[in-house]
Amino acid sequence: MDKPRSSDGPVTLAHVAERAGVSQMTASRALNGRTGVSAKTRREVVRIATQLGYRVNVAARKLSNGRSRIIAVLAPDLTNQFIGQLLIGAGEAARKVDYEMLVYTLFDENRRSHDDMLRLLQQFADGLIAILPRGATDYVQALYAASMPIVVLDHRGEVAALPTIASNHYEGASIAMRHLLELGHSRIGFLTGPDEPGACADRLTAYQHVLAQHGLRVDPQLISAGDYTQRGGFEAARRLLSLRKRPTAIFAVNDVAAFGALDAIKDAGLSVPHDISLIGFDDIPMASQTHPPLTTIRQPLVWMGRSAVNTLLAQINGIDVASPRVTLPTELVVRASTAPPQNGGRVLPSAGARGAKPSAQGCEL
Amino acid sequence: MDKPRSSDGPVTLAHVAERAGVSQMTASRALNGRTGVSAKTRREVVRIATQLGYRVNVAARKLSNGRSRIIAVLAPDLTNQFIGQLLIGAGEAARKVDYEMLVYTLFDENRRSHDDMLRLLQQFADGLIAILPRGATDYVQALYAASMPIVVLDHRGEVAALPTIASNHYEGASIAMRHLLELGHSRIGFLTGPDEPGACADRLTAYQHVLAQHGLRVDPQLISAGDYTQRGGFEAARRLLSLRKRPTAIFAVNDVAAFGALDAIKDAGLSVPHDISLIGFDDIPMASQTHPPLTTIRQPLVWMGRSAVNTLLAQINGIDVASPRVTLPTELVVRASTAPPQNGGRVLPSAGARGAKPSAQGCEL
DNA sequence: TTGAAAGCGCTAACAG
DNA sequence: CTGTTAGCGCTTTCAA
Repeated sequence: MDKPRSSDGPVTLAHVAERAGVSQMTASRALNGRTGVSAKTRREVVRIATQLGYRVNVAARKLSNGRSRIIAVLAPDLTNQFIGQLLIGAGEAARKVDYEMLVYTLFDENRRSHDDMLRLLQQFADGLIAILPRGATDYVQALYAASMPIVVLDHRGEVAALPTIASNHYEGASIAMRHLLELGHSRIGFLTGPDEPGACADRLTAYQHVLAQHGLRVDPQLISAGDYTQRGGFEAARRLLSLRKRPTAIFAVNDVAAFGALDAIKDAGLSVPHDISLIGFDDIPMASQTHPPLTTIRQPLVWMGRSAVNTLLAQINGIDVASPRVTLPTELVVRASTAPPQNGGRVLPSAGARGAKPSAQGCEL
Repeated sequence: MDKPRSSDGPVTLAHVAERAGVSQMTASRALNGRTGVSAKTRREVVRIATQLGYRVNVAARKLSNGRSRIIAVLAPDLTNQFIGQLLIGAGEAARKVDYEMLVYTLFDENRRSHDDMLRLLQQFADGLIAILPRGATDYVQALYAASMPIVVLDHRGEVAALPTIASNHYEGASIAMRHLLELGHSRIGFLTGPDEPGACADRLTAYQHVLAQHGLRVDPQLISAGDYTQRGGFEAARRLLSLRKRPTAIFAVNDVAAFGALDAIKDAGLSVPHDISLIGFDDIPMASQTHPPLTTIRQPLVWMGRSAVNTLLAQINGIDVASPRVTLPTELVVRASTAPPQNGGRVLPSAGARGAKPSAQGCEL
């Protein structure tokens, strides 16, 4: 009933040990689930610890042990839902095994040296999950040099030699294209992201391949350059809409660009999906909030976050990571922004959405 | 030229001291800018430390000293731009005084006790910035009970007795209303958030007051219930649009709801701002990305984050915080979603936007 | 101005 | 099964 810790600071292991009438070591062993303690002693120690509200001091343990049961996530940016979803998965997985997750944000402006930053993180975290920003080669260099367990969450391109979790952009984009083709579209526009190797390039390649595979011409006019932003998507879509023969469907490189496209299509007095079908990529939470809700390719972001933590923990615990690069599958999420084209168009054999689960739920959230 | 730390772990203070030919204490004093070291000795120690790439171990310092120069931010959610902006400001301010900022995310599901969590944070952070989630009274209780410096970033309601940074919702909403009135609107709809005391209620009150002050009737039909979400804003706006005499302007309780309203308006075949003016609240980054870009009330989110850190640092350094609650001003950001109503309407004396800076830039970003 | 000793809270390594 | 000793890297306190 009485508050355990009144005025004399946090309860330490010494307090617990004393109250339990055992040595600190025994108390430590008991509380950490180590062997070498009688069941009875262990029970008693745990009881006292609980009663006193004891909590191990992570700074002390890290200093003594090298372990804090904390993993750090290095995030380039905290203002987008994409990264938010990644963090949800990572946090969940960490908590499940009694680890804590802390997020450290990268800021561009007068940044301390990457190397310096990594050493700081190493001082209190047992391992690091790095969410890569676009094109940061020196940053990646620092990761290579760092002497702590690291897993890279790579939603853009490729990082060799470091354990990496990514999703299959080529496959995802292929699925999107097949979905549109099966609905009967043959004149499909593509809204690109920045022109650099990586996810965007993979998706564009898939767009071209699938078109070619179906004997359709790849019309350069139908590829409109954006930059992953809503405004970029808006402008790119507008260019597509002003074409003499405009597409009946648009595939946006990511959901945010698709939002811009949606704006542009509506502004042109057209309707989605009646006049134009629209499909995005990522399935961030907002994708289900637009009107009409966006059909999109889901990257398993939550799963990726979880997977990163599990791979990291394996590394921390000295288990050899079998595969240095885990590529997770994408999934078609059919909502209401895609439909057959107005004037029919040729229809492919199986008109159902391949492997589609028309649910708006998050990936095993 | 040669790498300073090759195989034998991080450089410690002992290494530096030895190389400099002084005691650890002298090295410590020199590096921490304490008095009691000759200028010459200090210079030498600093030189060696730099050369060796020494970096103080925060875990050790925290253990010894109680200080880590780390501040923790407790965030309810990392998937919204609102909180992202807050964090940008906080991170910037912390870095400026050589502190680091770490973010800890609150998850709803099977949460450890709040008390427990705060004690964890206290073990490595010197102070805490708590971004309040909606209606979490037990959480606030834990904050009261915590024995560490705390500042509350309260974007919703009121928390007495804890130093708090907030912005002025009533004032902001008043400015928004006056902007619409000055443009000539008199039939103005309001999209609410959840029905609870706090920010949303303040904004609604302002809506009603300003209307009354201008001799305009507050028509309950024009107040449409949403929930801060895009979908909620969509539905609420749709109800407004189906009114026999629909409003010429809509004031959404936040930007996200305004995005939904924009969807609804366009879907109804109407144009913003030609047929209907639309104004939001918050000025999250996406507000400038819609088409048309959203006129909105800017909460100084970055500034709020900065202010929270500074208040916290004052507390950490034992300086008495003068005011327990800092309320920061809001600002009208005129973009392209507001205009005079189509059929004129009565125009108020000064038709210019009050205190408006029609810039899309972030607040002193 | 400098240094030596002690200790922050914990655990590894070695006794008993 | 349990306890003792030593030490993680740093800073405080006290002495020179």
